[in-house]
Parts: sequence; structure tokens; C-alpha cells
Amino acid sequence: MSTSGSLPEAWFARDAPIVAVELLNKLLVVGECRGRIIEVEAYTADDAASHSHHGPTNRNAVMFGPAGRLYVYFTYGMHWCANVVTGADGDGQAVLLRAVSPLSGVQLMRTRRAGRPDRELTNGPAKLAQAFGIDGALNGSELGTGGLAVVDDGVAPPSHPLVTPRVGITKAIDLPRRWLVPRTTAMPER
DNA sequence: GCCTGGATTGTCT
DNA sequence: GACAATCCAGGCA
Repeated sequence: MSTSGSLPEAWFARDAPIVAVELLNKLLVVGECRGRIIEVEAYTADDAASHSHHGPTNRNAVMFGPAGRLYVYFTYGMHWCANVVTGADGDGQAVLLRAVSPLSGVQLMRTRRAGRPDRELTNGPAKLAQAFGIDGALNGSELGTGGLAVVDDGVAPPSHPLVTPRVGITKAIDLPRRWLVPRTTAMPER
């Protein structure tokens, strides 16, 4: 199985801000598509902008489950977004995957994102979900199974990641909980 | 190239 | 009934 090298549940069972930073430069694997994670956001239950802030509901139940699973939600009537559940079982923490750098399966991504230039394949939460074929059917899936994984290929997280407030939220906008890999010559920013 | 507004549906109060 | 962790098209400079 191509899931060897997938990070263990214990790796994810830490606080979201910690996991978020260390997710940078890891590989997201969904089927034949792989990409390097370059932008993330952390959400915790004590955070007014988090889905888990008002306690467990049908929609966010996965966030309150064990770490190392995929929390996929539908928003704005047309977009899917992919999160990785973190923290202890019952914490209600997750890390939103905002952008990746495509590595393989690019042809498939181009098919799914027909009409978009390569630089816009995966440079946004809903875009990377579409490019990787992530939708509600994958909600609650365990990383490391079914061709789904987050892999450490030996590339360390950036020593000085960029930290900014989060995007597209109306609450707790002052909290700097968005991290991204510093801009490199190889990867265009959006 | 930058900025503004519309689209569209599941979920919660 | 209102809102939402967004994206994209279209208009203007």
C-alpha cells in the first residue's frame, strides 16, 4: 500500500497550532495525486471562528473525534474544504489545508480543474479539494487508509514560516493562526 | 492588473 | 431565516 510513511495518529494528537506549523512541507496524498503542503490554518474549540466553538454538532462531529482523520465540510453552497483533525479525542481541533504545491497526478488535477492555469490548480482551500477529488464522501476518513495519507518525505518544516491572520472569517480575525511556507522562486503565490 | 459583487446549499439558531 | 474557514466573472483603470 502506498500509505507507508504516513504519520501516526499520535503525531496529529497535539494542539492544532503545533501540528499546523509542522504540516508545512509535508506531502498530502490522495490516490495518485500528491502535493506539498504550503499553507495551513489552525482551528480550536476555544476559537470563535472555529466550527467547533459552539460544541459538537452533526456537521462537525469528526472534529471532535480522534486525530489523524479528514474533516471535510461544504461551504458557500458550492465549495468543499479539507481539514486534518488534531488534538486529543474530544478536543474539537483541526487544521485547514489551504494550499499545496502539486507534485504528481497533475494531469488528473488539470482534468478536474479544467480551464485553469497550473498556478491555480491548488492555491486555495476549495481549489485543492477539487483538484485532489476531496468531497463529503471522504469526511471522517482515516489518514493512512484508502490511498489517503499525509507523508513525511524528510523535508523539514521551514525554520521561519510566515504567520498571518486567517482569511475569509469574520470572528477572531486578530488571531495569527495562518502559517505558510515562505515564498520561493519555485512556487508562485496567488 | 486590481477591485467589487454574485453564486448557491447545507447547517444551525 | 440567516449565515458561511470561498471562488470566479466581469467591470474599470
